[in-house]
Amino acid sequence: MEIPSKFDSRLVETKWYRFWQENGYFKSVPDEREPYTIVIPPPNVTGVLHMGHMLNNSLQDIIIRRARMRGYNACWVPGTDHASIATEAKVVAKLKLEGIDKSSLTREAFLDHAWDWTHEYGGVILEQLKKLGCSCDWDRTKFTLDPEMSESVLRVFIDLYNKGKVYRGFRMVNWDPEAQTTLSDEEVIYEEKSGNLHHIAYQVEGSDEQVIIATTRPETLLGDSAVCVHPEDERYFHLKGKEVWVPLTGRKVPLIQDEYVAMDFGTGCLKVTPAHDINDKALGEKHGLEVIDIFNADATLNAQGLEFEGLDRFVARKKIVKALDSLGVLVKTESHIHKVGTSERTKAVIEPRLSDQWFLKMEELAQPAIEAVLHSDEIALLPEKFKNTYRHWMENIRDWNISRQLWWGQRIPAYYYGTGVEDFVVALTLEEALEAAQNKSGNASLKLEELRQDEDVLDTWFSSWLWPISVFDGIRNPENEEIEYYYPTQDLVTGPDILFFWVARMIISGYEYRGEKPFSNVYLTGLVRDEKGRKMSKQLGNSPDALKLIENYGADAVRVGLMLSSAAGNDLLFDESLCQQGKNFANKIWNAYRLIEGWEIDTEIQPSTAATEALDWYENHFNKTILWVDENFEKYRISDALMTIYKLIWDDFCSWLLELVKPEYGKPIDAATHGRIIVLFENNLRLLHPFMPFLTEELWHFISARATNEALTVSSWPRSEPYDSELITNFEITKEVIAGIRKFRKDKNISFKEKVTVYVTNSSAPLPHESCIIKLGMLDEIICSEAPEDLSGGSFRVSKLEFFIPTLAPEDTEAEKEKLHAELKYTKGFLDSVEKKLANERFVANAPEQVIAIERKKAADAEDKIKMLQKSLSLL
RNA sequence: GGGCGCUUAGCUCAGUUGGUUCAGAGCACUUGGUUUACACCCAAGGGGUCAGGGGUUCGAAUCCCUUAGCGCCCACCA
Repeated sequence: MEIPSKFDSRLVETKWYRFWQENGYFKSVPDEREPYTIVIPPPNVTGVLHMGHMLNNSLQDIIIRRARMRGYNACWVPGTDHASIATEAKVVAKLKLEGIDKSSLTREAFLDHAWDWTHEYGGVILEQLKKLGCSCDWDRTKFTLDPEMSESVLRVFIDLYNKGKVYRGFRMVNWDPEAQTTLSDEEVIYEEKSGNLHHIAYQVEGSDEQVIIATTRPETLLGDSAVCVHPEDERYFHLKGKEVWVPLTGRKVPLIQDEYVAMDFGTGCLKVTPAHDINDKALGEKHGLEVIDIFNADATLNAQGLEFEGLDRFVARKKIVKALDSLGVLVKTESHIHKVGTSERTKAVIEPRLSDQWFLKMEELAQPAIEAVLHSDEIALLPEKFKNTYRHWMENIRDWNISRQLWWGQRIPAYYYGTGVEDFVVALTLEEALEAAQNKSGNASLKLEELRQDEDVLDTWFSSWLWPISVFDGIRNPENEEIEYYYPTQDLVTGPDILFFWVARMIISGYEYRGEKPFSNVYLTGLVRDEKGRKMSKQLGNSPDALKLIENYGADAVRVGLMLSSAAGNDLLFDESLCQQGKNFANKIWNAYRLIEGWEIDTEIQPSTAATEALDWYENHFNKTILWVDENFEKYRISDALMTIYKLIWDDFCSWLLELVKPEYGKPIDAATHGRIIVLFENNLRLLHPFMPFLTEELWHFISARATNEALTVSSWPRSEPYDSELITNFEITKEVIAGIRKFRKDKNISFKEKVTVYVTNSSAPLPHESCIIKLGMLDEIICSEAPEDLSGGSFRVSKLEFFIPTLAPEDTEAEKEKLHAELKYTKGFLDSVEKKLANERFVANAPEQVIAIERKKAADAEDKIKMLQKSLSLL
C-alpha cells in the first residue's frame, strides 16, 4: 500500500473519533477497577470554543487518556452551565433585535425563548470538544438546569436554610443596572477610571458659612441625609450640631461627626448618602439617618430626582453639575483617578443599592475547606503559589449573595403568604410550601393561590458549586453506587480566575455534603495570550478561531502547540507557529512509519551488529525515559512530559535508532530487527497517545489489523523495566564521537560519501558501539592503537578517548596545532581553577566528601587531557 | 493601601536539597547538505555579566537585604 508522504489530519480525525465512540471506549460504569474521575468545568451552554477551552480541555484529555491506559476506570464527565446572567443577557439582546422587549413578556414566555435559544446553540461547544479529541463519557453529559440537577440545587438551598445558613436580608448589594440584577462581590471588577472630584458648597443654616464637600458622584446629593466631619477636626468645631442645606433640594440635613471621615482627604467633610454607598449606609444606621433612594432599577432617577427624574445617572450627573455651577455652589472640579466597580458580564458601572436579597453564611462552612488546602494538604493547588491567594480570600470570606433578579436559573423555593418580613416558607414543592405556610402562619385555611413564590433565581455558581456531587446524583441519593464510586474525583483543571467563584465553593460544598474533598488536585492553567502578551479578546480580534486552527493544523498539532508552552499557572503566549511545530512533529512520526513500512523483510539474514547495539541502547533508554515521563506527569508538568517524548521520538528514535538500523538502500531488513523496531514504535505511540490521539491511533492500526478491543486508546501505558545506566552513558559518548566525526568532515570539507579511517588511542578493546560509529561516521574502520605514526590530519577528543583522522592536506597541520593549543590553554585554565579550590583548606574542610572526590576527579581528568594534548602536539 | 509572584540565549521557558563540565531545552538564527522515510527534512555550529547593587558561604542562577521594571490577587477612603 502506498502511504502519502504527508500526514493529513482531516482524513482521519472524524473516523477515529467515531470509532472510539462506537466502541464505547470513553464510557465508564462502576466496576472493580480503581476509578479516575475528572469533571469538566462546564462551559456556558451557549458558548463557543475559544483558546482557553482548548488549553484546559486538552490538559484534561491528556490526563484522563493516560489514566485510562494505566488501567484505571477513567471517567471524564462533560456538561454545560446555564450561566444565568450571560445567557439571559444574550436572549434579551436577541429578543430586542426582533423587536421584543423582555418586560413585555411573562416569565414563562421568556423562559420558552431562553430554552429555544439553549436548544439551538446549546451543546455546540461540546461538539467542538469532540473535534479536539476530548474523551469524555458523553452519555453522562449534564446541564446545570436539568431537572435532577435543579432539584439538587433546590434541596441544598432548603437544607442550608433549615440549618440557618441561608438568610434573607435587606442589604447594600452590587446592582447591575443593565442586567437589572444583583451581583456577588466576586462578579464586580474594579477598574481604574479617571473622573471628576467636584467640590460643592453646602450652606450652613443660620450662618453665612458654607461647608465644602468633595464628591465624585454629585448626583447622589439628591439622596444626602447628612454631612459628616471628623469629631477631632478643629475646622468644624464651631459647626457642631448645626444643619446644612443640600443644594438644589431645599432640604436641611444635620452635620454629624464620625471618626470614619479622613481629615486629610479633600476638605475633610463628607456628604452622607445612605441609600447609595455602603459606608454611608453604615453611618446612616449608626446615626439614625433617613434613607433616600434616588434611583430606579435601571439607574435612572426616580421621583426623588426632582426635575432630573427619568434621566440616566450619568446624564443627570452632568446636568446637576451644571445646575450647581449656575447656583454658584460648585467651588471647583479637579480630575481624579479612582476605582469604579463594573459588572463582569455587562461592563455596566455597578450601583450600590439597598434591597432584599438572599445570603449564605460562609464563615463556618469555609472552615473544612481552609483546613483541607492549607493545613492537611488533602487538596493540592498547582502551582502552590495560589495557596496564598486562597488563604486570603477564605480567611476573609464574606457572606455570599446568592439571589439574582433574573428568570433564567433555579427559582428560589421561597413562598410568601403575607406582608410581614417573616411571612414566608422555604420548600421544594408548592404543596409542601402550603403545608409549611399553614403551620407557620397558624392559618389552616391558607390556600395555594395565596402563596407567591420569590421572583428571583439563584446565582449560577450556586448550582455549579455542587457539580462534582450532582453529576453523580449525590445530593438527591447520597448513597447511590455512582457517587460512592467516583467521588472524590482526582483532578480539576481550570483557570485561576474562578478560584473563588467555583473552586473554593466546590471544596466547601464537598465537605458540607459529602464530608469529603471533591478532588485531590487542582491544576490552575494560565491565561492564553497572543504572541505580544495581550489578553485574547473579541474586541482586539486577536483570538484565533479554534476550529479553524484544528482545520489547518490538525487537532493533534494544536494540542501539541498548546502543551509545548503551558506550565501550570503561567500565562501562555500563544503563537500559531507552535501549531506548526506540532504539525511538523506529526509528519515526522508519520514518515518514520513510512520508512519502517517500506522495508522488505528477509527472514534468512542475521541482524547487523550496529542494529543490535542500537536496539539494545534504545530499549534501555526508553525504559529510563518512561520513568522521567511518569515523574513529570506526577508533578503535573505536562509540558515537560511532552517535550521529553518529543525528543525521545524525534532525536533518539528517528535520528539515531532508525538511522542505525536502516538497511542499505534497496536491501532488505532482517526479521528480528524489524520485529524489535515495531515493538518500540508501538511503545512510542503509547507514550504519545494522550497528546496526539488521532495520529497515534491511525498508525497503530496501520501497523497491524487489530481486534476492536485492541485499540490504542484502550491499550496499556508502557511500564518501565530495569535498565543499564552504563550502557546509556556509553551511548551518549558514542553520539559525541559520531558528532565529532561529522564535524571533522564538515571542517575539512570531506563529503559524507567518502569513507575514512579513524584511529583511536587509549583504547585497548573495541569501543562500545563501535559498529554504530562506523555506520553513522561512514568509516572504513576504526583502528585502535597507541597513536598513529603519521599525524597529518586532525584529531578530536571525547571523554578519555582521542581520535585521529588522517587527511591528505598538509595545510591541516598548522590548523590542527592551533586547535590543540587552544584546547590545551582552556584545559590548563580549568585545571588551575580546580586546583585552587582543592588547595583551599576551608573547602576541603567543609565540603562533603563526595563533592571533594568529584573535584579531585576533575583535576585528574584534566591532567590526563593535558598530557594527551601535549603528546599529540609533540608528534605534529 | 495590603499581600503574592516574576525578571536566565533573539523568543517562550526549565533549572529539584546551594556542590558532577551547571549555565540548559524547544523554537528562531548561521553554515553545509536533496535520485536513497520526511525540506513539514538531515548534519554541524554560534549565542547568556542568570535584571542592577550589596551580603552570607570554602562555594550562589539557587539563601538574605536592597533598587528598578513587570504581572496577579485583595481592599469602602468620598
